[in-house]
Amino acid sequence: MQDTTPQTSRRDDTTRRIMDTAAEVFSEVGYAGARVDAIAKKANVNKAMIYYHIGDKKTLYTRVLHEHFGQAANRMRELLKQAQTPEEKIKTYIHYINQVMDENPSKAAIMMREMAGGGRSLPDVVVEDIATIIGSVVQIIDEGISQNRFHPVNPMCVHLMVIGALMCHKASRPIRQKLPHIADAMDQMAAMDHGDFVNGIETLILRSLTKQNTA
Amino acid sequence: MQDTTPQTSRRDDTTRRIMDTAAEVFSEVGYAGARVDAIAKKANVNKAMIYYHIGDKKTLYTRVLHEHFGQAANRMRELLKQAQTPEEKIKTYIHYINQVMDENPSKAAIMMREMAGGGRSLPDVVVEDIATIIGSVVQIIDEGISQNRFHPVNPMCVHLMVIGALMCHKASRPIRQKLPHIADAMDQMAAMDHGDFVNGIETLILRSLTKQNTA
Amino acid sequence: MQDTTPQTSRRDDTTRRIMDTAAEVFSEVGYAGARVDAIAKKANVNKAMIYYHIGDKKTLYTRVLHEHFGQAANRMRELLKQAQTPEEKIKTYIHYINQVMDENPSKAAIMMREMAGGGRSLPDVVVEDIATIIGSVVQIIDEGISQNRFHPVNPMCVHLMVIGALMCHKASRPIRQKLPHIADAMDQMAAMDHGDFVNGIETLILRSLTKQNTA
Amino acid sequence: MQDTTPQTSRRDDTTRRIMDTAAEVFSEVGYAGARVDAIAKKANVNKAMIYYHIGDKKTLYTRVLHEHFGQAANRMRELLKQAQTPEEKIKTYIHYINQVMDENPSKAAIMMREMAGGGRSLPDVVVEDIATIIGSVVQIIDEGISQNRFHPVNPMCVHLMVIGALMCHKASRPIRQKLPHIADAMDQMAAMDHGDFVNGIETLILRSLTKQNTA
DNA sequence: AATGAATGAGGTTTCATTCAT
DNA sequence: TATGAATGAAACCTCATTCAT
Repeated sequence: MQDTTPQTSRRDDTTRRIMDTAAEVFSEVGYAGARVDAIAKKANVNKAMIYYHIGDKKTLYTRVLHEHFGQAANRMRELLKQAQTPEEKIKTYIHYINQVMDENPSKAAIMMREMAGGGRSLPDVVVEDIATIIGSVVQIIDEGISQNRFHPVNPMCVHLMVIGALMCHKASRPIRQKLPHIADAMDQMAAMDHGDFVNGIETLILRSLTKQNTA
Repeated sequence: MQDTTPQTSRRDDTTRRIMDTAAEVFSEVGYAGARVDAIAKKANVNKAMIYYHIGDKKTLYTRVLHEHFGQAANRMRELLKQAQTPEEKIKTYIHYINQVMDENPSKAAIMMREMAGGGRSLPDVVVEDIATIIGSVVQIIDEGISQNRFHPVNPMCVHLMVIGALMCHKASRPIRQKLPHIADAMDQMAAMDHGDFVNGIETLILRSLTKQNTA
Repeated sequence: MQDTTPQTSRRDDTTRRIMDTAAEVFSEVGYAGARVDAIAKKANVNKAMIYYHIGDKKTLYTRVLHEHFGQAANRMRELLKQAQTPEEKIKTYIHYINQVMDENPSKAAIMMREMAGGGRSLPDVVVEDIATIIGSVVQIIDEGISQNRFHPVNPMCVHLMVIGALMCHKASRPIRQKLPHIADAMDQMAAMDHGDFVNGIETLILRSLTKQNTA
Repeated sequence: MQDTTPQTSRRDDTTRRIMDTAAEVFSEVGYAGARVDAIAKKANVNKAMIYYHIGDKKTLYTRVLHEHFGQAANRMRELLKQAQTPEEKIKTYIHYINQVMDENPSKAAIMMREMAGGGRSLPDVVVEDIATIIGSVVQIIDEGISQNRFHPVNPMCVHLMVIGALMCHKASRPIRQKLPHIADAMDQMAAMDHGDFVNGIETLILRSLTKQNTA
């Protein structure tokens, strides 16, 4: 009688290692820059196994993207339900985006590359995920406007400011560390790296949105 | 009597075609995705000419980056001198960034890729250019704060919001066109593409910065 | 029950074919003249296999040289132990050098090329091998001199005369066949090709070394 | 009226620089390793001029070889006439070969490469030159034998010993300098580099040839 | 006679993918 | 499932040669 307890099978384990490593590598050097050889070696997996378990490079990339962005969208919708006011929802939105990028920096990098490439290689399923997220933002802001709490604004501006700032911030850490010149003139930056950046964004966004500055 | 009109020499002409095409291609598919063959063919230039006039692929990339970011930084510093108040300077800054990206969309894409890669392959000379730009922002905001016209804020937040939003907006046009779902629900977006986005950003940024909401 | 006979693995087989063919080709046309394509085709091996199993062209060359000269040096030291008098040792030395070159004419050619290039591309490990051989000669002659059997001579002269003559003889066969003019006037040369040349060298060298011409 | 004094014309000067540089480069890296670009640059001559004045790479190589070996053969025949006894002629022969190689080390290197390649690319005219030289040696030794002053020996052995030793010695200087191990154990080598080597060869060759060791 | 740019073939190396075991 | 070897199509780069001026 076979042991069928839900301990991860070897297959699952191998697949997981491949997916995780692939995410890492793709985020570091992009799709074109990634080498299947490198992913296999870094994942401690025989290269042929990638083809056996998952498929070719393109498929691997798609699966990585889908896995990453698939949940994020839904998870956010649920979180937003627990918030009451539009202001709270905006906060939830900003912090969730931030948290996702913090937990898995690959996402920021991959997303930036995809945008840089105009989304040419984004599978449709991922486009849907993004649409879901943007839809949520539109909803929040519409709500705020109709409640007369928000200025009328273009939700896309808000979304791209948040997404853009957070993505750039995560992704540009290595660059910023190359800039001691400015770091000196800007002591805030020292404290900023560990979470204060989000709060800065939150403050700025809310101030730009809300009608009365009661915060 | 020799004709000494400043007609571009054959060398200059070829080099220019190479550089321009390279910028285009790199921005479309990134460094790793770019093919020297493709650049040569698109530039109507024999492949060997790239090596003859410029050097290997890496050098070509570096030269493209340097050419692009080198001037932008200086040009902006000059423009800022012509503005008086911190508010005006912020506007100048936002619109100049926007203009640069509009005139040459490659820049947005290349920059995003570089950030996604953590600037690993940014030549130092370009890092300097970026530092110059950030330095300008820091100066503007410091000025605004000390004149008691701006809330105390982290300049990096402002910079990354502006840069991030504009970059993402330019770069993501193809993606957005893939999203008819939302486009329907969000008619603002239609009008937005032609210049209104920048104004949206300008409004939001200024509102988040300035102390009295007299706008 | 597994078959564990020492049958050469596929890897070993491929590697061997590559090494042997490379030795041949390098000796025929030199390092610069050799084409990786040609080696691969002649070895009946996919070109990429050379890079997979061995490395780049330079590495291949180094490995070929090392393999060839590595053993020769050690083998000779052992042979010399079995000889008693200095005279016998000189004979052993000459005949071993001759035999090595006969068994594998590539060695003569490669060595000549390397010397022609001043050993610029000789890996250190091979330089060591050569040093070992020269060291042996020095030892033999020192012994002969101290036993008052040899004239005091510069061992390097002896070594280069032997090596030079044998190398040139092996390598120049094709040239000599282009010289029917002389071949006529020199009927000895006809008989010489098959082994008599070494004996000629042996006689001359011994006569020039030994004090009493009892031979 | 034009000045037709035999001052070297510009054409001759350019051609000369090309030929000399080519000889140098070919001897250093061989035919296949030589780059027309490199020769042109080193000769301070526009690359196209090589094709204009001389022809393609192969032709350049042939002309270099021919120039070098053409005279040597004839010059030696004349020198030999001035010597009386076979012993003196052998000395003349050895020292002339040595002198030629000393004055122009390229010759040694080129010759070794050619031999290594089996003379495949030796133009016939050069083969003739070599034949002439060998012919001279044959004559000397025949004379010595018939006068009962020399042992009967194979002239080719003698020739290859002399040529081989001298060529190797000239060409291998760089290698030998890489061998401090032996240099220590062999202090003779220090003094040897400046001319003593030839004398060593001369002594050894004569001792191996002459019947009574009265020298 | 001289120059710098251009050309195209071919050289070395890499890489996604597949096969045999 | 897993492995190491194999494959072939490019990719990057070089070089002998020629052309326009």
